[in-house]
Amino acid sequence: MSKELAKTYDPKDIEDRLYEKWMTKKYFHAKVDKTKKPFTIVIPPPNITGQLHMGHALDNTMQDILIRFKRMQGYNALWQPGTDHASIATEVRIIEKLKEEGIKKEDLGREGFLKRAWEWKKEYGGRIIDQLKKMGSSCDWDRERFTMDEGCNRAVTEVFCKMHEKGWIYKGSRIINWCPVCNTSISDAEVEYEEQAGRFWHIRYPLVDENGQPSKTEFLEFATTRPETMLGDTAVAVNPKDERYFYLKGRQVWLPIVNKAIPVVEDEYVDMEFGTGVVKITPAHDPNDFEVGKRHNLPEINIMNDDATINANGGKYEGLDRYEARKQIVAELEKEGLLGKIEDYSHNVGTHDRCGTTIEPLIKKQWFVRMDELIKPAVQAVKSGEIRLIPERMEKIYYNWTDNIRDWCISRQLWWGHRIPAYYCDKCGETVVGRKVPETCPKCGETHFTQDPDTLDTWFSSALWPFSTLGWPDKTEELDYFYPTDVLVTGYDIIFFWVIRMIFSGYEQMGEKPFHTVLFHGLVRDSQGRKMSKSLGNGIDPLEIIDQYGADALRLTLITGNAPGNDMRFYYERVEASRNFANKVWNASRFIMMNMEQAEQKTGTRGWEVPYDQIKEKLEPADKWIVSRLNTLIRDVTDNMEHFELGIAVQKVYDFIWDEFCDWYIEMVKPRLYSKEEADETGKNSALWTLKNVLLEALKLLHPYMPFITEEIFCTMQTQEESIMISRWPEYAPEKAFPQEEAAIELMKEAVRGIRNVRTQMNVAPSRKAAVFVVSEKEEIRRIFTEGKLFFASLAGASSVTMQADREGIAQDAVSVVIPNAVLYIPFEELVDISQEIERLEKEKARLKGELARVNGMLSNERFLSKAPEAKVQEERAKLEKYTQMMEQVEARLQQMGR
RNA sequence: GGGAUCUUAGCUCAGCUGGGAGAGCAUCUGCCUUACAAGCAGAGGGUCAUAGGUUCGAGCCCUAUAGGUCCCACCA
Repeated sequence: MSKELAKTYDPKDIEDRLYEKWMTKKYFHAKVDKTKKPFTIVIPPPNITGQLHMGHALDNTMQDILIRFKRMQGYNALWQPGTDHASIATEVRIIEKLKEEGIKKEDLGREGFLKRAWEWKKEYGGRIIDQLKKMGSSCDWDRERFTMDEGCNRAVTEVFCKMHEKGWIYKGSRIINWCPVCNTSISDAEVEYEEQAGRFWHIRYPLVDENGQPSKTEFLEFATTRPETMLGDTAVAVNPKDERYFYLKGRQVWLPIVNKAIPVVEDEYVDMEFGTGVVKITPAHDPNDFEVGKRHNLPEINIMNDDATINANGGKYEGLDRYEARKQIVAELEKEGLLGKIEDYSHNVGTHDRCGTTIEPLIKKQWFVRMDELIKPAVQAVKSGEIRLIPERMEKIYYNWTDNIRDWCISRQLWWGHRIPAYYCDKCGETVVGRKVPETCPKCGETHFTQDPDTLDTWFSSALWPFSTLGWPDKTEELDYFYPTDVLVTGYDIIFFWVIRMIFSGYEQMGEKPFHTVLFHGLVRDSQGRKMSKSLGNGIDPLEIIDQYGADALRLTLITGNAPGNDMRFYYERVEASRNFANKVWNASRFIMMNMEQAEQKTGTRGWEVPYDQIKEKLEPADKWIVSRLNTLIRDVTDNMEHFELGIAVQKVYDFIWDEFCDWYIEMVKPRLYSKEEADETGKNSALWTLKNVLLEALKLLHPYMPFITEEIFCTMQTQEESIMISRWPEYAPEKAFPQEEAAIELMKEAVRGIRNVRTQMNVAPSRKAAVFVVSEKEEIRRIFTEGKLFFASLAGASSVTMQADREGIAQDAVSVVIPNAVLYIPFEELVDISQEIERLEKEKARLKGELARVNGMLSNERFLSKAPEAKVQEERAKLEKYTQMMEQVEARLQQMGR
């Protein structure tokens, strides 16, 4: 490692090298160690089809920050990584690829297809992992898992069998959401409703007359958005309270095209206010109609094939696509004179969240998980606070789902995934669910079975992730030690898919919560606030950003200026600002190291390399000030991080390093470092000690956010410790608090700012130095300025600094700056515009008057004095004193100038 | 229809349990001051959406209104 640091920070030089080092040293690896407290995060497993996007980048940055923070705090920190097989997403991708080769998945057969899928996994499954490493993620890669590895498979089978034995998993014929393109059932959570422009067709069914024939005169009109489903109508319904239709009681209507009579039923479900108050009932193709059908024992006639073409029940329309059938049926109805008006109608249509295809509700035999009992502990956990959601408002979204939960359809007509452990007797068809292929049929003794062809919803295995990755169903020591995990970090968009399911699975299988805190983040949007998407082409590739600005800059950008759970916009300007900060840190470090080197060359020793208690007495007020400020920072930042306020925490570190450390402290110390006098050795050493140690401590606070640059500097600047990532997190130390020095330096900063301000206003060239007189009756104030004279002169552009008790001997037209308990005078040689000076002081007077009015207002308010906390009252009293004193000084000065 | 959330400087957003309005970028002025021009010093800019209320005190709490975003449900 070279001591010579480049003038600008180049992340490319160091990131890969450091990551390599961390891996080699096994810093990420967490072993079971009962002497240490564990801190565990399981990664939301990225899809094996995935490419790192900004969402991953944000999610993993947050996790890495927490893990690195806790690791430094001395916890045994485990970040459990892995990937998800992502059943449907992956299968779709593979089918697409096969299509390019002109192959259909059926051509390959199940075995052949799965072979391809595993090849795919091998090829692409590692890509996302490499990309996560680029981010600096400190996952325990030795423990990497996959939702379809041997252990996870066993966990899935075990859970399925256990819950089946309990009666909580069942196979049933129910109306489900069917995707005709993906050719599979999907769960309610996977349906996305989309507002679509459609039509509202008014249709008339003839009533059936006393001869059982369609009436020529009596009709019943209703409207529908899906006319083709009439082929499967088994009733029409009216509201039992609807007086208009009392006469229909017991009658039938004639279903055209199909040509048969169907009953009129009465059901509360029908809204009298809407349309004509008549609804056609198609139990096999609409969830609500399905319920109505069940209540009235209506037949369910399925009119559709799995690819959404009309089946044999559709008579002459058999084989037509649903939309083509719609067109022709409407035409036929019109010909028959049964079609009324057609309205434009905008309504919500259920689509498949993966492919956008309009969902077709169908009755199918599928596997379901009964939710009523399972969900109870999951609700209770959040209600009782055993699991905390951050931000809190996510709880409402959570309850909204749990309160309206329906059974979970878990079977998918896909090949890539966990095959359902249900076996059907080849002879009698008996269903046997078990961990292995059954040997004999319990019913008929047959020995040949066929396994259910379906696979499980991909979320079934992810629901088990917090414990399956730790070895469950085996009783491993990892499981015993690391479970329950601590924090889950994820986007609010998968609360229903994943978070809730992990929670109820944890309680059901482990008897305990999977984690105590869920930290949500929002979406990363583009600079115009749009969702980043492939179709819009507005996605920003995190890897490109890393390449251009470095991983640290990307991480800092993603974590700042954003509250938990809120969406954020991504701007290049913001990454630049982060990169600039990295550069700032880099250069400050470079400055310190250069000075250490020079000092060592000159004296042949490193006099600043001593423990705190040996240098404490020699520290100057400025040193104590920054040490004290750092001490406060440590307390605040730690506190913010404990409360998951990651953005606020790093903002404070940023401000400290840039404003206080670089812009003030380093500048204060320069005169001491540049001093040629041999006698100033002590001052130099205390400065170097402070520079080095304050920086190193600040770097530690920064490390979780910007791991690479902090490690590089840390290792270059000192040799006692081999890595910042395993160094101790700083702690607040009472012996490093210096309230008096803090106050003194703050006063001097105020003086410096005042002088700079005046100089700018008067257009004094920065190169031009001027004498400064500090006039204060208070000995204490004069002492402060005397002690800080060297740096004060430098910062205020003073050629000399003179302290005195009164303004004896100071030119009448000297420019003045009023600070608490002191007035600074700068006599310029040329004539000063006295009216301008008076104007400036009048302005200051007006400001002080305002402040005094406010403070006096508060302090003369009886109710404020009696009700406000004592500390607040004291604070205001102190302000009153300060402003009164300053006011006196301003007025005195004005008087001197003849006002 | 139910709910959540937002409305703060020209732009994007912070503002933690109520106690004198902040940051980054942009703008203006002056500086190549031997760590950094990806920088330094200074400046301008906000009736914190509107109207009420609670409080000694409201950007923050309550109510209503307007506009935006999102989630859930879904009347065929």
